[in-house]
Amino acid sequence: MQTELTATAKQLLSTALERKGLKATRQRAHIFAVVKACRTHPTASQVYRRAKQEMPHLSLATVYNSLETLANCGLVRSVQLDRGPTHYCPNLSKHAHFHCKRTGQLYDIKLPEALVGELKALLPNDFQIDSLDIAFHGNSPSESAVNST
Amino acid sequence: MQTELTATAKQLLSTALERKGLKATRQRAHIFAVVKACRTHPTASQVYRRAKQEMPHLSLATVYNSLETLANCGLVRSVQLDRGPTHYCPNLSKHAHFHCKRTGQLYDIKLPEALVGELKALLPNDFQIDSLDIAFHGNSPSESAVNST
DNA sequence: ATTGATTCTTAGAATCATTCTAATTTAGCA
DNA sequence: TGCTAAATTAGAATGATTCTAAGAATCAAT
Repeated sequence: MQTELTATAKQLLSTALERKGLKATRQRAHIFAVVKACRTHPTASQVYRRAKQEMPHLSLATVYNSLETLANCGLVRSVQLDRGPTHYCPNLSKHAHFHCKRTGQLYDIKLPEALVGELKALLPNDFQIDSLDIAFHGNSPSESAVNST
Repeated sequence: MQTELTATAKQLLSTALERKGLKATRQRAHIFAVVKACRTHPTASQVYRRAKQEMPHLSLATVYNSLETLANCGLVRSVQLDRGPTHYCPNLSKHAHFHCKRTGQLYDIKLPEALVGELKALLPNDFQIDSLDIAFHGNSPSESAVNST
């Protein structure tokens, strides 16, 4: 299965990279496409395995570099669960994560702007905030419970 | 400087450990004392360096084991900043963290119960929540500031 | 106290994610 | 075409953590 970026995604990628004086290389575009195609919050190794199928000479270092670059440009988000590899997330809207201890699965939880505001208001106002990470840990309902809805 | 636990802290430690069938060993007590005496959210290595001064045979593995044990018993909290070593926090009250990118310093940010409630309400109600981690990233004002609890 | 069972601690080796290094390769431009 | 800077590559190095196997401490019952 070919992993392709839509025209708008390509546009987004170039603009975001060029804004920082960086180039939209083949590798970066492909890695971006792979992350966007995943709904599973893949780690760098998972992206590597997947991306390598269509780009056999791709190196793991490039995947690390590119993911960091994409994250710095706001094109993907990096998610750190306590210990263990960093996961990457193509969802750019404000959201929290729920981490299921049992399955390891990560869920995106939509985060209302108002609530983000309330949280930011907790800080002294001379603190400059760049980003906010919110992660719940617990257990999501078992399959049967989910399917019975 | 001797690192000592107060009688109540000792009590807390024993009770919390025994509840899980674990023992309040010398090492665990000492490591607990060291973390409690630090306001700097120390990493395992930092705890090790400090604890070793009064307990020269202490091993790094024991520090890792004990910190994990203490965290599992709810006696300390582990804090994961994106990449890098885990930090440990003796503050047991509900709080978020602010991580200053410039200095690396971690601030505790008191978290009102109501706000925690609002956040938990974002999840489907069949999700069982064990813990909630909130971390701000940004820059704190240049002059040194003090933790708010 | 001695025995045995269990839990803890220890030092060092092993692991795993990530970063670094130095050598190409590539792309854009004079 | 040739120059320069940026990007990629493979593999080595790093650093935090976990594992392993052996030795010590603890504790209950003799």
